[in-house]
Amino acid sequence: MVSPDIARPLLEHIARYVPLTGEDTSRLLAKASHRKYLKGQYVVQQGDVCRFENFVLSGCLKTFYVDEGGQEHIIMFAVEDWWTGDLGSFLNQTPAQYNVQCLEATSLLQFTHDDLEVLYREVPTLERFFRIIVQRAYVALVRRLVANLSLSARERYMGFCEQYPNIERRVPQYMIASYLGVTKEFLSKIRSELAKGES
Amino acid sequence: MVSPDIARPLLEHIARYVPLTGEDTSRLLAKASHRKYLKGQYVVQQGDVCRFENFVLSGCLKTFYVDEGGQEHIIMFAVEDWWTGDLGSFLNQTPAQYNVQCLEATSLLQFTHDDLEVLYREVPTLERFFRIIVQRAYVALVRRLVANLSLSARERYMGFCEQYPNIERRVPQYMIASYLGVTKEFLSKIRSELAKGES
DNA sequence: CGTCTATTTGAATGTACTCAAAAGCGGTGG
DNA sequence: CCACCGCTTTTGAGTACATTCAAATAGACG
Repeated sequence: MVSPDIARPLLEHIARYVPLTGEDTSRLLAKASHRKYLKGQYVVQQGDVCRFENFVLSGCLKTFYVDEGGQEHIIMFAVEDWWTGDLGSFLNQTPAQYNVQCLEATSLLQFTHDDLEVLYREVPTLERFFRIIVQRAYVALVRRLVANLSLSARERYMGFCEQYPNIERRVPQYMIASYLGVTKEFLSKIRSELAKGES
Repeated sequence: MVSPDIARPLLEHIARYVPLTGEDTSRLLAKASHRKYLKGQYVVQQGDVCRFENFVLSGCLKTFYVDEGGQEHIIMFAVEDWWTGDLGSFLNQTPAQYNVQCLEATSLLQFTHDDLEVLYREVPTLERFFRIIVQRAYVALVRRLVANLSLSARERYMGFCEQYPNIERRVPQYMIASYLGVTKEFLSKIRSELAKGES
């Protein structure tokens, strides 16, 4: 149970896609819980079950995968108004493949799997909302996949800076490199070349 | 309007995720239309609006993007029991970024955007179904993205063969190369090395 | 059998990676 | 205020994975 005041960003976010009645809203807030994390804390750990669907009120997180060689691959960042978690783990309540960690002090609204199922029954509009959200996320992910297949590292970096100028300033460069799928050294070289070319 | 007989694969597919009443089923079939395509025909063309969500009854299709250099990048294949189209274009009814083309004679069930919206209102269970389907597609896509970020071309190819043995046999090798994000020449070399190693 | 398309092979090239070391930067304590 | 520490970024040399281009070979279909 969370107050409408605290949950305002979530309510505004939802309102951009579907209309919620007052009744719907109170059912939603009844199932939400609010939790704060410190910088560095894990919201999901590889191997654990992802217990929550998380809406970001404030802060910044990364979702990443650690491969056999111990190398970290950043799958996505999440900032204000984004949802995060390990969706595969959450849906099937199976061990997570990915980690979600806070890059800043972070404030989340959390929904458990069971509560969300109940909400879907009580408030079909919310099921509609999540259908729309996931569809949009899917479309964005395809676009990213295509970028990885058809663009050079340099072009991908330029695209990233245009698309997420806010994230670019909040996150260390070596993480952006990991997100783009290149080494930190190589991204550094790309940047120095771009700087030269622009001057 | 399509007969339950023809739509049986779709009905069985849906039944794996949600229960549909007889009433629901007839509303669904009332909005479906059945269309056959020849090998080589386009279901969606880059620049056109994607008018349908397509369920594959039989056949095989590829979704691909043509970049500025004229190079083709295969985003996905679709075979029996898969959905295909350009989702971004379909949702917003905006020009498609991608092409969908038949690699074999193909039989589809099609739903227009407007009809699907009506269906969502009439049959909330179908909205639920599509939420689940898209979530699963999203999870699969993340897995593919991680594979592209963390595996070598060789490992990606081996993974592909395990995961889609059926597709591997139906599709020319140079398209698989494009799907994996490597050149056809390099995939050929990978294959010859694998053949050597196994003998 | 001939033609068209798909696959293989090889040499030269390039993009991005590894490893190692140096330089920059922010905070903390003396 | 400066010195030091840890963490991030930069730079460079050598290397590897994958590409390009060109040509040869293999398969499919009429």
